[in-house]
Amino acid sequence: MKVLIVEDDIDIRELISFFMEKEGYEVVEAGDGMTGLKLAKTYHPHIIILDLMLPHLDGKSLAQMIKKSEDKYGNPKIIMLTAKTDIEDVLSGLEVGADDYMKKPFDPRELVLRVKKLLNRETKVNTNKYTFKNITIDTDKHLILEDKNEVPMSKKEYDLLLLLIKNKGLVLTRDKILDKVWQSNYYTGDRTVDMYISKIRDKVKSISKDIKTIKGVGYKLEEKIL
Amino acid sequence: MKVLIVEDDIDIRELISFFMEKEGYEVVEAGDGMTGLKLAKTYHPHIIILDLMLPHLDGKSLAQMIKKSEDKYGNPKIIMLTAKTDIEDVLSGLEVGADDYMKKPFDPRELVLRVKKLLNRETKVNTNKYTFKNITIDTDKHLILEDKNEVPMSKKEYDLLLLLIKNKGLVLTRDKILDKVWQSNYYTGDRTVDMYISKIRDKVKSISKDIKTIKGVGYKLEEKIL
DNA sequence: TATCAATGTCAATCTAATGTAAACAAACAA
DNA sequence: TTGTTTGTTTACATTAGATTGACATTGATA
Repeated sequence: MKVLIVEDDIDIRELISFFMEKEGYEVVEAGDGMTGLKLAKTYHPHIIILDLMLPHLDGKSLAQMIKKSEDKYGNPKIIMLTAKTDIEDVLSGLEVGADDYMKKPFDPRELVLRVKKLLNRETKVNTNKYTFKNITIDTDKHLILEDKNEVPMSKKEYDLLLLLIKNKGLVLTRDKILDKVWQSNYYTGDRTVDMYISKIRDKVKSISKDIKTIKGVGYKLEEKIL
Repeated sequence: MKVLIVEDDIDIRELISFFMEKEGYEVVEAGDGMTGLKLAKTYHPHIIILDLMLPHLDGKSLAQMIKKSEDKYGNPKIIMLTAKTDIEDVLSGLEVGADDYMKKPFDPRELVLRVKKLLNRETKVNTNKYTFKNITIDTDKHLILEDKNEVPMSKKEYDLLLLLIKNKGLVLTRDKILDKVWQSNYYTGDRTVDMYISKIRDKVKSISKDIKTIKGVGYKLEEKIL
């Protein structure tokens, strides 16, 4: 997602930029209205954070122009910033087509939330992922990926691999594995764990050699320190 | 358009009410959280103006409840009001699902504008459609379309399919499904969910193979990663 | 290198989770 | 009321996958 910041105060611009980039947005900045307009035309941002008072071309006119012929600018959302306490400015700003506005001084976290809301992205970034080398486990999707390919796994296989990756670098005794993947103190023949390790090595070839057997103890997923 | 005002300060309530009625909105008022909740259920307002600090049931919890089971309350938009200067409250309010908020003291004309903006956005853009492949669910019309053909569904079937599509790509455990589609902690035989999955697969043939069973875990609507 | 316990793995067996028809119950409409 | 739709449970079939025994292989140790 692309954000254009049009703001003449360089400190505020950088502050906003910092917070937006932290959220993973791609940021472009402009210090005055004319530059802002040009960038809006060429860059087609998803959202414009726009100061009301600007050199050369004020924010209100800019918003008006952009909202009037949206296609030219790729239909960006606009959040207006204003230092003015005068409510009339705010009102006319919203009427002109700004989608939201904030009064200075503002909390950048709040700005981030409002941006998210406008782009109607989920506020909670949910994808709990665990990785080891080229293997990724996405627990929300219940997917195991080797590079970009899904590796189908049964529940126990999945649980065991997840356990290994969550504890990469650490030795896991069979007892511990049984405790976590199977029910605690559930007894199953002592070849079961080995069996599953074998299956996993077979299915996820690229890390089969990283699953080390520690004879007499258990298994571990070896983290190579390069 | 119907507005519900939940605010314990009678002066503020009347102030808002006055401005809203002047704009032609139909207004209902509540002086505390519990009353607000009841009115939301029976009155199905288009928008709720909600004070954060309320007797009996605080605004944040109220917003959470309403946003969690939207159908019950007719999907109202929520504008939060807060006298608190504490930014954390505001942030968590927005995260909980409020669509906008305003700090007290506020200019009622600004509130009117924000209300208009929220309601316009809803009517203009069809945010109430969910799609997966050739399936579209229009929550406004309560319709499920397979290509251009309506697929008749019972309420539970509809809710379950909607849940799947809203969470396409993600695994849903039976527990989670029961929690969302049935009431939380309502107990029903543990084959009920399976039964409905079966019914949906039967009714909506074109995606029956996309509804994946994850043995020992739950179900998911598989997004193909091409 | 010979020994033997520990581990690897195949394949047969068994189990538990799921699919689904059909019975049953409850809600709803006529 | 009666008939119809929707929701829930039961029962049984089916199948994925969990388990286990048998045997092969490995590697540490004497």
